[in-house]
Amino acid sequence: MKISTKGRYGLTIMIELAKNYGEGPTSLKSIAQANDLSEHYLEQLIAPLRNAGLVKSIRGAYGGYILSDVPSKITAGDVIRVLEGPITPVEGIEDEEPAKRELWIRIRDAIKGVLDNTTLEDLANHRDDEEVEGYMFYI
Amino acid sequence: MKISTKGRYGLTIMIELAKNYGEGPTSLKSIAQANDLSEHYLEQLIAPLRNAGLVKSIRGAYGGYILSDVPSKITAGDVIRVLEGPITPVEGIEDEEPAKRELWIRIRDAIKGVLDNTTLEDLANHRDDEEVEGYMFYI
DNA sequence: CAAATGCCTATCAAAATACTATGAAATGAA
DNA sequence: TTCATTTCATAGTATTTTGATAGGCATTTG
Repeated sequence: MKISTKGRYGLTIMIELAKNYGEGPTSLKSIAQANDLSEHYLEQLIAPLRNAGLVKSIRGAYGGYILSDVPSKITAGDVIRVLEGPITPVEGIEDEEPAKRELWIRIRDAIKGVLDNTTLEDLANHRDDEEVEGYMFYI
Repeated sequence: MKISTKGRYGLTIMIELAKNYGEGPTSLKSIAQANDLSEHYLEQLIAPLRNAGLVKSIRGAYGGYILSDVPSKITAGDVIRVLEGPITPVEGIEDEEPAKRELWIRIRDAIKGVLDNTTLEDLANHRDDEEVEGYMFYI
């Protein structure tokens, strides 16, 4: 029931690229340093994002990565699906007994509703005073 | 981003107990056979459910397990929390940068909304013709 | 050419997952 | 009382996933 560091760090990368959108390429090194992450590990995460066409790379000195599209056109769901696989609380929903299948579908759709309606623009322009309240409790 | 067999089989057990509620104890053996699961494995899953007070056990021949409360008072969230831990898409939401923190909170609350509003009664009495439509697509 | 950067492959330790194995303890029925 | 049934407890284990680390080649800029 968890999103691993793949999805989390992948989102971190994409949010940084969104912040720098229109200002030329951003190197993984700078993202790794700014977020205290392993550059080598981020390389492994951005490879699938590049293969999926979400980012473009520019090789060589002063190279780096840029988003393939405007931040408002790329969603958190796009990123998570590439790095974590299909959004679903269980493998093979179809094989489940109907009562449970319906439960998994409801959960899946709830998660999809959030991820597919949150864009990189939303995340990059987040205003910290718009915080959700009471997030600490009733886990 | 997945619920493991712990949570899934745990729910299976609890739904079976809900179906038999009021009719004496149900053995794990019968649940394991009916669902083609390892009885030994189910034993390991029901131990935390017993410790959490969700089920009561009756030892010895013709023993088994019964729900500690009526099926309408136990939710899927109760079961999942015991077997999978707190409902949250990431560990340590508080430590995340605000934009991502808010995303995780929205996902968490969406999942909680489903799990805490689905009771064992709902699951045990599920009518298969009330199925959600279009669940196959747009994963 | 040198430095910076992306690209590629391999390796690996730790944790989680999904069981399996063994046997003791309790209980009801014969 | 004896036996089958069932829970209870602990340990072991194979496989996969996670979260990296290492080394080096390829490309581009200054």
